[in-house]
Amino acid sequence: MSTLSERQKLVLALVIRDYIDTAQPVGSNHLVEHYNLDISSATVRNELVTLTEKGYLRQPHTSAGRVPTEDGYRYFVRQLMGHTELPDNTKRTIAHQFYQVGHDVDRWMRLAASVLAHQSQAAALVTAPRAEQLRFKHLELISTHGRQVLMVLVLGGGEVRQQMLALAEPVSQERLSAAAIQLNANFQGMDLGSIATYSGQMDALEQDIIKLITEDLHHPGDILGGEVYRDGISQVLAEPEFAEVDVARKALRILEERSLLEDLLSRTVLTASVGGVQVLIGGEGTWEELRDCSMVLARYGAPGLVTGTVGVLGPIRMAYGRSISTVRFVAGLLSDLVVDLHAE
Amino acid sequence: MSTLSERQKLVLALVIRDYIDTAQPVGSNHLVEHYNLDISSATVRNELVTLTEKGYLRQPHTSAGRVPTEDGYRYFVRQLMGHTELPDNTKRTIAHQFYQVGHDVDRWMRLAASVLAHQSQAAALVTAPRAEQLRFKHLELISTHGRQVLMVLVLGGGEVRQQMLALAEPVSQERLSAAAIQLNANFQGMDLGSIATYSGQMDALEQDIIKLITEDLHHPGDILGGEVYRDGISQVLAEPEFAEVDVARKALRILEERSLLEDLLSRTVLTASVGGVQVLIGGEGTWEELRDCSMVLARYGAPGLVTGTVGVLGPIRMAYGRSISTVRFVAGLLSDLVVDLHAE
DNA sequence: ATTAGCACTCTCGCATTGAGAGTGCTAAAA
DNA sequence: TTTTAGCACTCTCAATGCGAGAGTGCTAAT
Repeated sequence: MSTLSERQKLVLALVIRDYIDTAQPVGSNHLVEHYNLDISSATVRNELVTLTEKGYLRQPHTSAGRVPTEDGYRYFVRQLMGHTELPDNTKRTIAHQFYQVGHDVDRWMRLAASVLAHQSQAAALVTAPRAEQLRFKHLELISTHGRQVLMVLVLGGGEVRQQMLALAEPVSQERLSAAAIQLNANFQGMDLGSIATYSGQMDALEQDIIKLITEDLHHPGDILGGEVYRDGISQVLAEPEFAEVDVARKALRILEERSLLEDLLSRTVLTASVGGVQVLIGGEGTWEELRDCSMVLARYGAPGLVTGTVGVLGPIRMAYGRSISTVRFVAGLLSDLVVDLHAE
Repeated sequence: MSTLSERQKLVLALVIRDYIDTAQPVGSNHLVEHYNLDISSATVRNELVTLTEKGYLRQPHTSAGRVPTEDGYRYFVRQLMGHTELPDNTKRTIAHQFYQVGHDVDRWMRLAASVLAHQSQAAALVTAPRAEQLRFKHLELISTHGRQVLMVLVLGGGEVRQQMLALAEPVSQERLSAAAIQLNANFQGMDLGSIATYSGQMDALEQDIIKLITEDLHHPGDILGGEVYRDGISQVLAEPEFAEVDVARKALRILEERSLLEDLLSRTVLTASVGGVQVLIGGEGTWEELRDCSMVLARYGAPGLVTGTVGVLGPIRMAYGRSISTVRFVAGLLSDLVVDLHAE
C-alpha cells in the first residue's frame, strides 16, 4: 500500500526537487530529458499515475505536469531527503561571525535571524533565550526620586530584569542598600520559585521586594522570552506563492502576532527535544493561519536550564534541505553560546 | 499661479477625501451627486481641468476620474486638512492603557506600536527611547566564572546596559565589589563622555572597566536605541496598492532593514523639533525605497535628555488626518511617560 | 513490463468586440 | 463673464472566441 518501489521513490524525489527549484509543474518528458533517465516518458507517466493515486502528487489541471501534495513533501522530508549538512566552510564562516560579536545576546539573536534568513532563503524567527530555572544571583536597589525605587535583578546566565517599585513611603539609599545586602546573602543561588516560600525573618521593605520578585518577574508560562527577532520577511515575499496578497498576509500574521506565535510554539517545539528539528508542512491540519506555509523549528539551549526557539517560515514549496540544515546548525551554535554563558 | 479659489479648494479636498476612502478615481458626476454641490458637473469639470493643470490632480487614463498627485496630497495636508485631533474618549482610553502597564518600557513600546497601527490603519514603527545624555548612575560588577565578569551599568532614566568582560586574570568578588564602590563614588551622576577624560588615581582593574564603559557602551551616533518595535504590517498589506508584491516588498524593506531605517530617521525626524509631526509623501524625491509609500513621523521625549521616534507607514493614499493626529498624540503620551521616568 | 503512437483535454496568450464611464469641447443660457 | 446642457470622443474593462502548445491517459505492439 504505502511502500514505493525504488524507481517510484526516484521519480518522486526528482519531481519534488525540480518543483522546489522552478515552481513549475513537472511533466514526464521534462523528467527524462533533464535527468538522463533510461526509461521512456510513458513509463514515467505510469509511475506518476501511481504516485498520484497514492496521494503524493497531484495535477493542477487535466493537462499540466505534477505538483507535490503536502503528503508528498512529508514523505520526501522523512524518507527521501537524507541527512543534509551545511558545507564546512559555510559553518566556519557563520561561527566566526558569532564569536566576533562577543557576549552580546541581543546581537547574537539579530545575527542568528540574519543568518537563517540568508541561508534558508525564507523568513527567520528567533526568540531570546529564556531561563527555565531562574536562579537568583544579585539584587540591586537604587533610589530614583521620592518613593520610586529601581530594582535590578541579575539572574543566572547574566539575564537582567529591571522593574520600578513604588514604596509606601520614601526610603534612604542607605536603607535600600542594606536591604539588598541582606537579600543577596539570603537568596544567593536560589531558585526564584523557592524564594516565595522563604520563611525567615524579614521586615516590611524586604517583604515588598520579595513579593515583587516572585510575582512580577516569574512567569513560567511565558514562552517568548522578551523579544522576538525576525528577518528576511521582505525577501520571502518574492516567492511566487506570495504573489497573492491574502496568502502573504496570513503568513505575516503568524510572524507578527505574539499570541499566534505563542500558541504555535507552545504546542510544537516545546514538546520536542533539544537538537530535534521539527517540520510543519502546510498547517498539518491544525494551524489555519499557516495553511499555505511551512515552518522548520528547533529549540536551542539546555533543557531545564535555558532555552529558546529558532525557525524559518516559507511557502510549502520550501527548500527543506537547506532550511533544516541551517536551522539545525544555528540552533546548535546558539546552544553552545548560551549554555556557555550560563555555566559558572 | 498657485493660489486656488475657494471653490477649487473645496473640489480638491472632496476629490482627495473621496479617493482616500474608496481608492477609486473620482469623476465630476460622482462629486455633484454625493456631496450636494449646487453647481453642475460641467462646472466641476472645468475646475478639475485647472486643478490638473496646476499639478494637484491627474488622470490614470483619458477617461477615468481624477486621482491626487503627490503635490495634491502635500497641498491637502498643509492647506486644506486643518488641525485634527483624536476624540477625547479615544485619548482617554489609550492613556488609560499606558498607565495600566506600569513602568515597563518594553511594554510601553509594544503598546504604542499597537495603538498606532490600529488607530491609523497603517504599519506602525516605534524606536525605544534613547538617552542622549548618558548619566552614570550605578555600576555593579559580578564575577561569573574564571576571568569572566558581568558588568551591569544603570544609567539615568533607569536604562540598564550589561556587558561581559574578560579580565587578564581572575579577580575575587570582594575585589570587584570594592572597585565598583570606588567607581560609583567617583562617577555618580557624571556624563559618560566626561568619564573618559577622568584623570584621577586608578589601578589597572578600574581603568579596564572605564575603558569598557566609554568604548563599548557609548555610541552617540547610534540612533535606533536598541530595539525597533513594529506592528500592523500584515494589516497594511490589505491596502489595494500593496496587491502588487513588488510595492509591498519595497515598503517592508524600509521597516525591516535597520540600515535603511537609520538613514531615513537620521535625515528626517532628527532634524525636526519634538512635538512636530513630519509627513513624507511618496519618497519626496529622495527616498527610492518609499516611492510608493508615505510616512508620518515624530520624535518623542525631551531633546538633549532622552528621545525616540514613533511613526506609521502606509500607501500614499493614506488617511493623513487619522495618522497625523494619532502619531502626535502617541508621541506626546510617550514624551510624558519617558520624561517622567527620567526626572529625579 | 515497457514503449511508441495518438487522440483528448485543458490552459494560456492574443485579438476582437461591446458596454460603460468620464472626459473635453462647443454653443447656448444666465 | 460664468455656468450649463448636449454630445462626440477616448479609453478601460469584461467577455468571447480561437489557435497553439503542453501533457496526459489509453491502447496496442514489442
